[in-house]
Amino acid sequence: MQPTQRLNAVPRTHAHAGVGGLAPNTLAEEAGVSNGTVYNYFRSREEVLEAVGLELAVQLSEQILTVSEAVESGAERLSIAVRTFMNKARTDPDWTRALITVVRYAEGMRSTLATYLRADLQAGRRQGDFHYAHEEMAMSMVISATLGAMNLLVEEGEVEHADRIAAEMVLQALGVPPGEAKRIAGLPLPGE
Amino acid sequence: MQPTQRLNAVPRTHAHAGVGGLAPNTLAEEAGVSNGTVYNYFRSREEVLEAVGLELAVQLSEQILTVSEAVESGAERLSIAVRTFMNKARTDPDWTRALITVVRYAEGMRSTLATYLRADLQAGRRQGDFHYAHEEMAMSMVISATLGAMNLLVEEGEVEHADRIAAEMVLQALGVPPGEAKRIAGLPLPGE
Amino acid sequence: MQPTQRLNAVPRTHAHAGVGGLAPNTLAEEAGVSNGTVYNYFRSREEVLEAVGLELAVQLSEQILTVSEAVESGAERLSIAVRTFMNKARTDPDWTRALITVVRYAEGMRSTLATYLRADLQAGRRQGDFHYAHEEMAMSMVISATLGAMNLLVEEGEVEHADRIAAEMVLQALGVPPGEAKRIAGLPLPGE
Amino acid sequence: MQPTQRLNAVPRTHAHAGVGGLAPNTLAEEAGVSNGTVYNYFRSREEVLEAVGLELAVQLSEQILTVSEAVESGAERLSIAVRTFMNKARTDPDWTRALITVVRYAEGMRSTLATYLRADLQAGRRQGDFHYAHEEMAMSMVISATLGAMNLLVEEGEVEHADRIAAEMVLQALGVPPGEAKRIAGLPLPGE
DNA sequence: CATGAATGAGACTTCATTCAT
DNA sequence: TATGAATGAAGTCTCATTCAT
Repeated sequence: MQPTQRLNAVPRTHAHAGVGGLAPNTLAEEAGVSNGTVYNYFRSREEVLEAVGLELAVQLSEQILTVSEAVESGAERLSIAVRTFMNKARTDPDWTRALITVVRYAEGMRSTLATYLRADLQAGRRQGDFHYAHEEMAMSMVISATLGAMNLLVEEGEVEHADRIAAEMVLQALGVPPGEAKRIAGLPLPGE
Repeated sequence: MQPTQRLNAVPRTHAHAGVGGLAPNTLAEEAGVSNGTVYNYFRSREEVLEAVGLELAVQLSEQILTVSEAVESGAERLSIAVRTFMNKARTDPDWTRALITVVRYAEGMRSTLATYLRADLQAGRRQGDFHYAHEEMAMSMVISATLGAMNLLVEEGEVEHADRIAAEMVLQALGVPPGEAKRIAGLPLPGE
Repeated sequence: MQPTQRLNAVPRTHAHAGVGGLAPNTLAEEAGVSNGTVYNYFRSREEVLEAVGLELAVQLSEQILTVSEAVESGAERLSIAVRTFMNKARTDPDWTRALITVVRYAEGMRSTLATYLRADLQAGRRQGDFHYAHEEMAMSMVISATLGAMNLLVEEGEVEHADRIAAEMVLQALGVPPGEAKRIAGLPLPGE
Repeated sequence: MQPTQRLNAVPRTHAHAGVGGLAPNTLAEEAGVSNGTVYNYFRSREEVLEAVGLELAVQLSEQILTVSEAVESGAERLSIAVRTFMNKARTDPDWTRALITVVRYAEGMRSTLATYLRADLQAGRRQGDFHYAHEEMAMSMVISATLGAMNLLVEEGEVEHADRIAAEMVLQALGVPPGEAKRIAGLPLPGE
């Protein structure tokens, strides 16, 4: 087993799991190793979830960073991030279900996401686009709204332009005026 | 045991629950009945959660309806609802944790909430306050953003005027212009 | 399951087991109940062992107390106790193996045995029969020597008058002069 | 680690026959080799324990033999042995815990100890100091009483002159009259 | 109907042993 | 030969569910 590499494999079992989808046994099976092997790399279930969560977060974050590398505007960067997550939800429901499940348990994942997010929020505020009263509440709202929208997509099926709609609402929530929010959310994704 | 009535008792044990915190055993104890009795009324844990969820939703919804009875504006009604939930999170963290846990499993709960919510969203749109591109996405975003904010309050501690901040962001997300959103979110709660 | 009653059942599996013979699973099977049932009565493996140990100790202690009820002499009482344990080893090897295994883990068992024992040691000393320099060491020696002798009996097979031989050595170890030790160890067991 | 014999087909998984601190992994680490290497020399955990036990026995036996080389009296030799073991328990608790654990599993160890011991017992008997009715029982009692005393020392803490007290009791158990036992147990250890 | 002891599947974890390198 | 990652059986424990009373 090359742990980091193999654990990238998304826990597909979770697709139909309530509680057990993140059982070490299940995760081991996903990774194609036997149950005991997991404990050569992690000391407990919690550590495993943490690692899986981080991995999921890093995967997408890197993708987003690549895409928004040249973008200066915090609002645009945030829009790109939200839309990228939404598109991932459309194209990879299994990955998304794993993300949604794991995010509840993986503190490290949340802080990783928060780090990226905070930078964009602060940039957007400096640039006069965002006007929020409380940064933590703003971050919480961005994260939970996006995850909620991803969940909707995954559970209820396709919505046209779901990525733009979600980005627009998030931008508006942060104080971007409706017209401007629509414009930013409608920009072509770099590299598309 | 009169199931609906007795299950009003909030599952306090859930306070320290990871995955299984809403065990039938626990719920039975909360309700003051023995574990086996639960299965005279519900066929499975899932049904119990469903009932608990409904109960929680109805409890708060009734409270909100009472408060916003005389309010015509959909935007104001929604603001009242969001703020009432937020204030509940501040004053009853145990209840809130139960809500957050249960909402994941209780489909019926989500539809109950959605019914109330949809009415307000549609009213707000008719009245020219809300401008959303997709009703389901709008509902999902209101619910998940509010729950996310409640969770922040419960897990990370007090935030001043958390209720207004949350309501303001939700209103903005739905297309209410920033100034107007601030005004509505800042209205005194009826009955206060 | 009537726990106390059923757990009297000696873990026969232990016959060929290391630690595994005292696995809750095994003990449950011995008691004729399913594994989960054990945890309705005990909170952990340790508590189970403690209970089994106590049970074993109490079983034999009561028998010994009945036999030596009318005996005033501490030396005679101790002799009776040692011989009763030895005879138990001869007639019930399974019980004895369980005892020997459990005594290693069950603190409560050791203190129960120690309580009975200490009374006899102190009586014997008051009566001028025992002369030991350190009570804890004396108790340790009585217990370990007796268990060692029981183990010999169980693993290596019968020894004629093993009970008297063991009692004699123990009495001598405690300072009873050889002739007197032989006499006391040779007294007929009350009730025989 | 010295090669003994080659590996053959072996029955699998006695997992959790576990013995704290004497896991092959631990022993390998102690020996400064990797876990797999152990199995180039021993076929099973049991064989390893056997070897470790022998080693421990030989270590101390040689020390004792050196000390009591010039001593003719079996009783004195036995006293020296018991006291040397007791002093080892005081000065090296880790070694002692290992000994106590291993002695349960290592048949070869017990026979090695028994060989040395038997010689002293028989000498003491020939010399008119020991009077025991059954040699195996006598050996069992000497070994288990000494180990019990060592265990007491290790687990419950220091006892003054524990070595002499233990030796005295053991000698008395073997029929040495109290006064004489005290004298022998109190002799200065050769080389001290 | 209510009870609560019993059930047993399955979660988490350990560790003796194997085997490809 | 040495290595150490991988293995998987078995151990400890939880909890949703059943059932005799």
